[in-house]
Amino acid sequence: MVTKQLRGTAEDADLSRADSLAREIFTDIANKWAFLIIEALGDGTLRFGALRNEIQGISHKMLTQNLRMLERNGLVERDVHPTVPPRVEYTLTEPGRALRAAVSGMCGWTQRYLDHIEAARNRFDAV
Amino acid sequence: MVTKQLRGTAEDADLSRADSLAREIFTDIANKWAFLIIEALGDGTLRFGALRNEIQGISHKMLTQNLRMLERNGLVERDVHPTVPPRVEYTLTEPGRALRAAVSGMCGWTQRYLDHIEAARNRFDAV
DNA sequence: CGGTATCCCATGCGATACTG
DNA sequence: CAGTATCGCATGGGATACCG
Repeated sequence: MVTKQLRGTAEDADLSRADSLAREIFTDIANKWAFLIIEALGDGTLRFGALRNEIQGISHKMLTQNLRMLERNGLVERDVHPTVPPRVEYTLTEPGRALRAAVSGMCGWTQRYLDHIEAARNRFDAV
Repeated sequence: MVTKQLRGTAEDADLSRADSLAREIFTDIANKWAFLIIEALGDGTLRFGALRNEIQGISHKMLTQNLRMLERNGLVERDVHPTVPPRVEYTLTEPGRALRAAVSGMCGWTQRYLDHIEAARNRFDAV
């Protein structure tokens, strides 16, 4: 369970080590930009600039920041070709591709329920 | 595609209406607390306080805020029993349960790759 | 019990500018 | 081309207190 701690003793109110790590990973990865990057990379390899074009609206800063984070967690591989100008390519690793299944699920879900959600919003906001 | 806009004309640099709505939904839902709430609700029904207990570390404020957001998007149903003290129950709707599949996938993924990720982090941070 | 409001610090994120 | 650094506003999010 990610939602609650595994209590050891009654006074152990903290998360277990595994759970606190899981929570950290969730905090890192459960964010809009990370998902969009994973979805954009897909099975292929993209350069920094290509990613920036692919993901409409992402800023230079957010892209580097999230790529660094994904690299740190071992979800993307970063290949630097030491040429001038530099050429840096990003690819999903095996864990990254595994997560991509869930991310694609979310994307598909969004498409499927788009109208449904819009209707729910209108109903809610009407009050 | 959620990652890029569907260009109509050359000068249409904005997202299409459907894509901008999809992006909005992503922004709402791709967040740690929303996922933890969805996972905690599961197939059942939980009261506000029970949810708070289930999701270790969530504050009163974040719980209400995210529940309101999920209700607005039609992912959770909110049943108010007008008694004293009040009794408010939350349940996933059909779209909510559909999204839960992807969320559970993410949770499973986290468990499966926990060690792998920790190792990747240590390697990255060692530099 | 559950919701709302307020205060205040931490973080997200865009804009801009500089480097190799 | 890609990365880093800095600034500054906007939002996230905890703590506390008060209302039905």
